[in-house]
This record gives sequence, structure tokens and C-alpha cells, in this order.
Amino acid sequence: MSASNQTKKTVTIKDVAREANVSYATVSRALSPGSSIREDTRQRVLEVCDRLGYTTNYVARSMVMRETRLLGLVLPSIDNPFMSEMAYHIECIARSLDYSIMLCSSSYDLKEEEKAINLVLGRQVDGIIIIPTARDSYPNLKKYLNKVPTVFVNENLMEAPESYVTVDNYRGTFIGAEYLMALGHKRILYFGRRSTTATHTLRAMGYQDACLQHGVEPMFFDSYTDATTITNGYEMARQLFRERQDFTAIQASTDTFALGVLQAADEYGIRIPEDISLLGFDNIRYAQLPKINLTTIEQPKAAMADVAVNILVGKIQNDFEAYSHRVLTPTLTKRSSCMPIDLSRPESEIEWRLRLSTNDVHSPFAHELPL
Amino acid sequence: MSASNQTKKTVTIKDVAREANVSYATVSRALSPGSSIREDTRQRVLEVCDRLGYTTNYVARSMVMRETRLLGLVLPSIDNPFMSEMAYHIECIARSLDYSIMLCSSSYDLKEEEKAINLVLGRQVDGIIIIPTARDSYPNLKKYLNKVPTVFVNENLMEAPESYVTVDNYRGTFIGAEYLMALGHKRILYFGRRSTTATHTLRAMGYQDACLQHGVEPMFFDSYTDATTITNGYEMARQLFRERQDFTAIQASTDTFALGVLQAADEYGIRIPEDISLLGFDNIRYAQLPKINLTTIEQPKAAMADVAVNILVGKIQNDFEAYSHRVLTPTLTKRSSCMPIDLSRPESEIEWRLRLSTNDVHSPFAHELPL
DNA sequence: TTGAAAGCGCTAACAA
DNA sequence: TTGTTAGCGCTTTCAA
Repeated sequence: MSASNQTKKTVTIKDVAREANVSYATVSRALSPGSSIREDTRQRVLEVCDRLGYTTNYVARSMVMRETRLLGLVLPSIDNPFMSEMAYHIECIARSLDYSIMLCSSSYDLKEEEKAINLVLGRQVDGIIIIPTARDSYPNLKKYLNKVPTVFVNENLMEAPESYVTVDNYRGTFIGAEYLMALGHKRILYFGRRSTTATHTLRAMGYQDACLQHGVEPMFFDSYTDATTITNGYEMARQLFRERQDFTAIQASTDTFALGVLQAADEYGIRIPEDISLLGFDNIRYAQLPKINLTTIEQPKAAMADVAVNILVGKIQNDFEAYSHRVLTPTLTKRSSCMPIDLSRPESEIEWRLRLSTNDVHSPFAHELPL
Repeated sequence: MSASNQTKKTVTIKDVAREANVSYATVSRALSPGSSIREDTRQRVLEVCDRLGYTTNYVARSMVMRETRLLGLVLPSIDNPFMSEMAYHIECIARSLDYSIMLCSSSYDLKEEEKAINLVLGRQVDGIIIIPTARDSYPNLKKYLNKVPTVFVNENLMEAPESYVTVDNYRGTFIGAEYLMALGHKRILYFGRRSTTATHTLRAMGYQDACLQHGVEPMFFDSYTDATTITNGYEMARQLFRERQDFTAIQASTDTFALGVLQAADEYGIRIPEDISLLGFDNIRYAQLPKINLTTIEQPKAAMADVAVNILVGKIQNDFEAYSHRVLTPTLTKRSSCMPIDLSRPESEIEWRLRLSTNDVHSPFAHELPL
């Protein structure tokens, strides 16, 4: 067992106390900043700590303090560029606030997700940040949410009394579709629609409303999976290209799906953007690679991480009765995977049409304050 | 404080005991599989647990069991495709073994890395998996390594009495360089050499020895940073292209650097592979993207993760006196970023030359057993 | 099979 | 300013 070797080596507060000839409460005091203790005893104790190589046992401390300063991070898969980027920012900010991260994958599965929540709960995390795997995550997890402060990332819980931070997905696809239309596209296919998350429902809606508002008929190619991986996008796109070609632009529901489209298009000899324009969503790091150069909708990931951690820590410190809904604004990142359908049209006209339409998106969240 | 709300809601083993009219030791027995308890009392207790919504407090259990079933994962940045992929596999395997992961970034910095180790140590993790930031990580961290089982990933500690798993980096660049030479290249630039890790030293050596062995003069472009990000690769490549063009192929020390080269090349109107062949290392997920299609050296990431976790768990369960060095075999993944310098040469000749040379790489690890 | 009690390493209330 | 002591929630002897 690991027990034996730890025991023989571990030096506790008592060892220090004995060595320094003080009670072990005094050692504890010497170690905690604002406590009343004579400066020379503190120094002496600290010196002994150092000499003996004492380090605080945080699990023992957690026990009595009733806080672990541990945050559970539950997400479908860290091996997803959007999520690993989010995780990166979340960990940084958490660390700056003296919280550590327990990482748990839900593998795009509701049951696994519930297990993950139970796990972090059992480990007494002070709070949970979850990137949910589906819309059903909320009802499914509801019963645990009163146990510990939680914030949902990237899933719009609408009027649910639970904190979340998300980008305005509706607005994102709305401005995306308008951009495509401003480029002259009238046959725009929305690729990878799925109804299992609010995020994706809103994205599909934003696209659809933009089309309708401009007299363009919406077209959909639905996703058969919740795992938004490049591979799945690729498989779906192959099927798409086999079945139909009645569009001049593809608006993908995520960048990973867009990359899958790119891969399949390559295979089918379809040039992007010459034959088909392609628009993504997320602006993952790889969207900006040369040759890829994916035009996409940017999610402000660092800002979202910042808001998420701060909401959470706020709830932890204030008994978490309140909840906040934060909807951040997405922006269009123009690169080169989209091109005008009619090259003879002057650039200025595109800009003009774009400006005209985008300034009042009738988002379901028009009332919310952006960051 | 979070204390108040937790207290009022948390249901402990005592509550269950009271409700079930047993001592709380009995509740503990009911909950642990192999203990002697009458089946009907067990059922009764379990029923009460369920009714009251009791869940084990793992921090309390950790205290007495002296094991947390927590593994510290310390790495430079989760926002790095190689590392997030490794993290993904590590978390999966750990979870299947009932271990959870504490994630800590070292931000490519020795001081931060030491802090991270101290942090997870303080939190009493049962073991640590570290992807070190530099060769100095080992001497720097040495003093902590007797506290808890540790395994190093992807840094060859040579004869150091500490466990590690790595790919045979020397062999990797060796076969890579030979491949390039088999394609007819004689002016191959090794891009991103750095001497701060054994990994990168060995990669540079493998390349160099392959060159020397075939009468080709090695050429280097050194990295000025330890952070192997695409951006840094891009900056370095811009400088490279500004200064010199005396090569027909670039062998990059990592895929991320290769992607940076790709980006800079694009900017400079240099076509890959028509003007310059490009070879990477790692085979990150994005290397296989269409248009990117990077020929590279594959690291068997899933296998490495598996070995790392299993070595670690083995050490945890066996008092960790022993250590193991595991060096896995890299393989060449041919895609389309490299092409023959002389297109008129028959494919068969290339294959022949390749087969001829690669079969006895004089790796410093020839004596090690691969997985 | 069950209960009583000790104790894991620490903090905090209370006394001195 | 310092020491004594209780107790966080749990597991595990030792008795009964």
C-alpha cells in the first residue's frame, strides 16, 4: 500500500511542534497569515518547518475548513480544440484565485456526465464549471445543483434559475448567414444542425431567421451525433456531397464540423471557396492556419472563461443564492473560406448590404447585457 | 462562507446511522464491499443512505485511508494539441482505474512547474504524471520525487533513477531525415532545435547522425523559446525565410512549429511541398487536415498514456522503489508535405533506398525494449 | 455480526 | 501570546 511509505516520510504539524517546543496550535498560527503570534516564535517555527521539510496537508485542512479550493471542470472531451482552449483559460484564472482544477470527461454522454458530477461532488469541490453535453444535462443534473455552486458554459439555460455564460449563438449564426447573403449567396446550407443542445438550436434558429428575413429559403443538413469532432464532420460531409450539391455555401455549426467539410470537399474535388463558400463557428485556433483560413464566428473564449470562473467564485463566497445569465457577443472573423458569388460586384456594395442588415439582430437575448 | 450552506445540507454517515438505528461503524461497513455485515442490515442501511441522499465524503475517507486516488497532471499548457491529446488519454485510463486527475499548468516555466508540483503534493495526490518543461525539470524537482510516485512523460531521463515513458526521439528524427534523403534532398534544414530538453536534444541528434551517415551536411535553425506554439513557429519561420533559402526541405522539431512554417511559407509565397518539403514531429490531430496534410513522425500517444498511467499505478501500489524506463517506437506517417526532389526518379528507388538505410538505426536506446 | 473508541492532520474556540 | 481541546467525516482495530 502507499500508506506505509507515505506514513514514514510525512512530517506533520506535530513533528514541527515537538521540534520547535510549542503546541501544535502555535504551528498552525505561524503558518496562517493573520493570526496573533509573536514574530520571533513565528520565525522559529517557520525555520523548523523549513528544516523538517514540512508542507501543509490540504486534505486535512479541507476537512476542518470545509472548503477544498477545488473546482470541478466537467466537459465532453479535453481533446477538442474549443474545450481545451476554454480549459486553458479556466485553469489560469482559477489558479490566480488559488483554486485548482479537477478534470472530468463526460465523453458526450449523459450518464457519464452524471457520474462525473457525482465524482467531483464526492470529492467536495467548492464549485463546478460544466460544459454540458446536451440540453438534457440540466434537468438530468438539476438534483445535484443545490449541493454546490455550478456554472454552465456555452449552454443557454434560458430562464432556468442557474448560472451560465454563453455566447449569443443566435446572433452568431445570424450575422454569419447575413454575411454569406451579403456575398450574394442564396443557396446556403446549414450543416450539422442538432436539437440536443440549446446552443445548437439557437444557432440553427439564428441562421434560419436571417434567411427568412432576407427571403432566402433555409436548408439544413442534420447531424446524427452529438460529438462534434472533425471525423464526424468529415463522415457527414461525405454523405452530403454524395447526396446533393444544390448550394453555393455551407454554414457549419462548429469549426470542427467545418474542418470535416473541408476534408471531404478535398476528397470530392470541391474547391473552397471557389466552388463553395464555407463558414464555421467558434474560431478555434486551427481555423487560422494557412491553407485552412476558415472564415468563422468568434466566441470570446478568454472572456467566457473569465466570466465563468468569476461567477462561480462569487457564488462560492456568497452562499450562491443568486444566479447570473451572461450572454457575450460573437463576432465575425473574416478569412478566406468565403467569397462573393459574383466577383464583378463591387466590394463596397457587400459592405453596404452588410452594414444595413446586421445592425439590428432580433436576438432572443436583446435584453441581456453583453460583457 | 461556503461553510454555512454546506453544513446545513450535507448528510453524513452519522445521520444515516441514527436513522437506521445502527452505529456509524456499521454504516461504514455497509458501504464497503468486503466487510462482515449481515445482508439484511446492509440492505436497510443502503436504503436509508438512498433515502437521505447520502454520498461518501472522499476527503474524509482520504484522511484515514491515506490515499486520495488523485493523480496530479502537470504539463506546460493544456492548450497544445499534443498535450491535450495526451491528457485526454491519461484521464480516460486513470478514470477506468478509479483515479481522478488534478490539472496544473506549468506554463513552460520552471518556477511555475515547481509551484505546480508543490500544489499537487500539498493536495496529497497519490502520484504525479509530468510532461516536463525542460531538462532542468528533473534536477529542479528531484527533491520532491521521493514524496510521491512520479512518472515523466516525453523526456528522456537517460540513466536517472526515475520512471519515464517517451518515444524514441532520436530514432524518430533519424528515420525522418532518411526519408527526406531518400526523396533526394541534400539540403535539409532542421528547424527549431533547442537544447533545453533531452527530447529536443535527441531529436536534433537523430537528424544530425542520419545526415552524417549519408554524407549530408546538417543545418540548423535554433529555437529561441521553449514554448512550442504555432505562433512561435511562425515568427521563427518568418525570420528564417528573411535570412536564408539555402535548403530544399525543412525538418521541424514539432508539428506546431511545422504549422508555423506553413503559415510563414504561405506569406512568403513559398509552396509546400513544391518549393520546399516539410516534415513534422508528433502527428497531432491537425496534421492530417486536408490542405495541411503534414508528413510527420507519429508518437504513439494512446500507448504512451497507457504506459504512463500503468507505471504510475504500479509504483503507487508497490511502494515505488522500482522505476522503469520505457521508450516507444515512433513511425513515419507519410502524407503530402514532402515530395521527391527529382520527380523523374522512380518511386521504387525511393522505397528501396529507404528500406536499405532505416533498418538499423543506431539509437542510443537500441538496448531498450519497445512496448 | 455489531458497537465503542481511537485517530488521520488540521483549525478554531476557549482558557490561561 | 500561547496551550488545551474538540471536532471535521471517515475507517479500523478491539471488545462484546
